[in-house]
Amino acid sequence: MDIPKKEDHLLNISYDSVIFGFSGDALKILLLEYHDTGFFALPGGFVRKNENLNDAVIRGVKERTGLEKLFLEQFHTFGNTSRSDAAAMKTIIKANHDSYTEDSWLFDRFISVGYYALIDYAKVSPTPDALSDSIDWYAIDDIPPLLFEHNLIIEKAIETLRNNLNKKLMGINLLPDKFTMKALQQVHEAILDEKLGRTAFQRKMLSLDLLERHEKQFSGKAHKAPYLYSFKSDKA
Amino acid sequence: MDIPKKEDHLLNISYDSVIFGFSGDALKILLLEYHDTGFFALPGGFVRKNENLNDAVIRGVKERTGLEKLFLEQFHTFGNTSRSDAAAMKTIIKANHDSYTEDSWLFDRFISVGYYALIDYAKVSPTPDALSDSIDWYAIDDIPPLLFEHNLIIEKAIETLRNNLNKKLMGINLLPDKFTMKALQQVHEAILDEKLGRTAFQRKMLSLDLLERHEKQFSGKAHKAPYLYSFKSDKA
DNA sequence: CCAAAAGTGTTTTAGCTACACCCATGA
DNA sequence: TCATGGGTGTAGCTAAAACACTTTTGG
Repeated sequence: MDIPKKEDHLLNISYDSVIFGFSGDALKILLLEYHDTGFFALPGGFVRKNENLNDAVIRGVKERTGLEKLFLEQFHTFGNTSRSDAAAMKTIIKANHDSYTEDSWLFDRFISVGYYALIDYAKVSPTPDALSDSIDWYAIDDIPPLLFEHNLIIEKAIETLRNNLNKKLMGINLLPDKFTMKALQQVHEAILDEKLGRTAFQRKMLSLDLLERHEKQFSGKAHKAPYLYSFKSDKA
Repeated sequence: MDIPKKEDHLLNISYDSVIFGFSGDALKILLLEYHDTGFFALPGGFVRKNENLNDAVIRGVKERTGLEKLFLEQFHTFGNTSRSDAAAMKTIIKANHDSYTEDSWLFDRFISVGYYALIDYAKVSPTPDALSDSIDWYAIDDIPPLLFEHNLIIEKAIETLRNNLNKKLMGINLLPDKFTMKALQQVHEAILDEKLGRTAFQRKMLSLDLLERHEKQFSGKAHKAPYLYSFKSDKA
């Protein structure tokens, strides 16, 4: 990958994406580490001149995860001058490119639109881009210090996710198409960071009339097999 | 006012402000009409290079209303290519400036951050800027067609306002410091566009423990005088 | 004393919690 | 038949809505 070209993009505006996955016991997000800098950051990017903002984010998430269809929602736009850090940006570009110049548009101030995505952890193979050594999952209570106030952006993303959790049963986007009630409860508990009553949770979910019940899932264990559920497609 | 200068501002990014007031019977917003064009639009503006996004909006709202302190909240960022309209922008600039040129940065595409403000209608004297003939209040169910998808922005602002109404008793920002329970109820009814039960409303508001009761307000009418209330300052 | 509006008490209802119980499963 | 986890029934609690009643005000 080359450095994104100034003439192809909108200036002074970027996006950052908080990509959530659920790995069976914890809520995690994707972070990337830049080559030879020790810098961690959220995956982000820029908007092309003839591209919708939403499409730019979808494009960026697809490049990193391979996923075409995903749950994606904008949650806040970060516009403080303090969030820019030209020195860090210079270090990153310098570490990657011989063609380093002192006055790249990338060193300018950026206003950044925050998005969060909910994806099925199992479906993803994280792919680093040319600027980054690695892209990996980090549990949300174990996030390293990040560039550009990205820790703050993650805070706000989690807060928004918590507030919106009940609308439209968003948690199902973190699970496979069919899932047990217990798995759904674990997702809710990971997001809300609190234990929920088993029976109350089951009843509340069923009362929403958004879940369809399928065959049982036999685990081979010595207890009743749970039903599998899926999201009712006609309620989308 | 001159045309804002390119070298002072961030490019490709603007804000639009939906300024709400309550005039005793209806929820209204401020719209401006550009000179000699018949174009109506939301008051908006641009961000200076060393200015926080929030501060840019505060500055713009102050210029139009004279208000220094106000309730202001970002609600969504609009980034579709379809929302730009260079032709309209050219018409506006052409109608106002001899120094018209074909390639102003203002004709470029903009991503716009939407903010809404809640203000005390009585405290405001709307002031048109140099580009606009007038700035006036319009009831929210009587909004003319606007430029740049601004009708959509207003829809989204009202939707956000409805969803957030219960948090922090936001409605009080539309009223004077002291107000009757009936006035507060009218504000809520105007925002939600539905009638609320009088006694249920009173009890719910008082149960929040956010209102302080003051002296009665005698209207001269032949009925019990209502108490005046104010927002408890220690709960801010 | 009357009418109108404000404030409060009371009854009813709906939703939620907690607990208990039963069911299914494989050892 | 036992232990384990899943599903549901039921009693009790709490918050909210509906209605009625009382209070205050000026004619």
